[in-house]
Amino acid sequence: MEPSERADEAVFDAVQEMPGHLLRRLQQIAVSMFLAECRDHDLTPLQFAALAALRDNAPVDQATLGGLIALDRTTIGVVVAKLEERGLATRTVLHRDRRSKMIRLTPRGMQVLDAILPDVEHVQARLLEPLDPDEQRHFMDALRKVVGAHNAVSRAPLRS
Amino acid sequence: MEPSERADEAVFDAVQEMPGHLLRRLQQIAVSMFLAECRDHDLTPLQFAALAALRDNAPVDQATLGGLIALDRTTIGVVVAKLEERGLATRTVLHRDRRSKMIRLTPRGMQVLDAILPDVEHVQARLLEPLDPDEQRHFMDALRKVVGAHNAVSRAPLRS
DNA sequence: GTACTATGATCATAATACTGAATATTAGGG
DNA sequence: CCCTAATATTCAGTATTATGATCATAGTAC
Repeated sequence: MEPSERADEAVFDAVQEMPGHLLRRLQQIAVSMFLAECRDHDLTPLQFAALAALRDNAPVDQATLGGLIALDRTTIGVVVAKLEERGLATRTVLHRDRRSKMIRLTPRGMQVLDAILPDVEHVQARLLEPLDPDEQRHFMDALRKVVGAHNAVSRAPLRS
Repeated sequence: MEPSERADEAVFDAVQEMPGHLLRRLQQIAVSMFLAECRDHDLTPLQFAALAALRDNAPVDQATLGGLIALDRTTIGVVVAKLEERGLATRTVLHRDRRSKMIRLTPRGMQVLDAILPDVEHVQARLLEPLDPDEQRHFMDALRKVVGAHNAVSRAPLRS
């Protein structure tokens, strides 16, 4: 049977079941839930991740910071520019290497991070709530395994 | 212990383990693998999904098509415009309701869809390859369960 | 010291994803 | 028939995510 002669709905049904498609939808949902829950703090998921990475690793240059949360050079540049604009981080050029800009959290950045953390943890828990504890563990294990195995394939691999 | 007094690395380590963060990275990886594998066909994941949905449901108006693959009105508009520009789909205004534009696949759109399908199926299989068959089943079950439970939360819920 | 290479950041461009506002059209109530 | 509500699309604006190109700077080879 040729692909074009399949029964009605067969192709579309297959797409609905594809991991890539479900993954996109869940990512869509996760971002939506994050933004709703953290509305008061006015931080996007990426801005939050960057703040958290900065808290434990500052000072770092942009490229390294991007590697810590798996963002390519351009994207991390946009995120950090936004953080700087809002007074949550600073960028300072190094004397010894004037190509690099070292990123640091401001006191205000620390405050915002501390304030948003409980809400972030809450929304993460809510995301997996439809699964029972056992399923949650297996799901997270699988997620870690697949991400770890394919890390190098990503355009912006995690670098630790 | 106050949040700001946690041990070094604790916040950042927690972020790395959050489902939202891992989900974003896996989505990143899935798109990257899709584009690499399907490079010859020059289709993005969304363009492919729209073609597949059209194949089994055309003619449909834009809003309905968006509902079929969980895209909001604006995004589906951009995707369909791109498909039309490339001669893979047509938009025609209905006589009876001139607000709606009915979308249809062109013969060329059918061809491209048939040509890309084996590659898409291959890349989906490769994505889950790090998991053994049992783990793959459980992962997909969990994915379906979580997406299904949160569908209404999404800004662009699936409408069947 | 000059040339080559590597690195860090930025710019232009594009696709994905959403909100809120505007526009056009249809349908229903009076 | 007119006003209003609902619907379909588009537009403007923002954020996420990437590529390729460019620019400045640094390090190395000769």
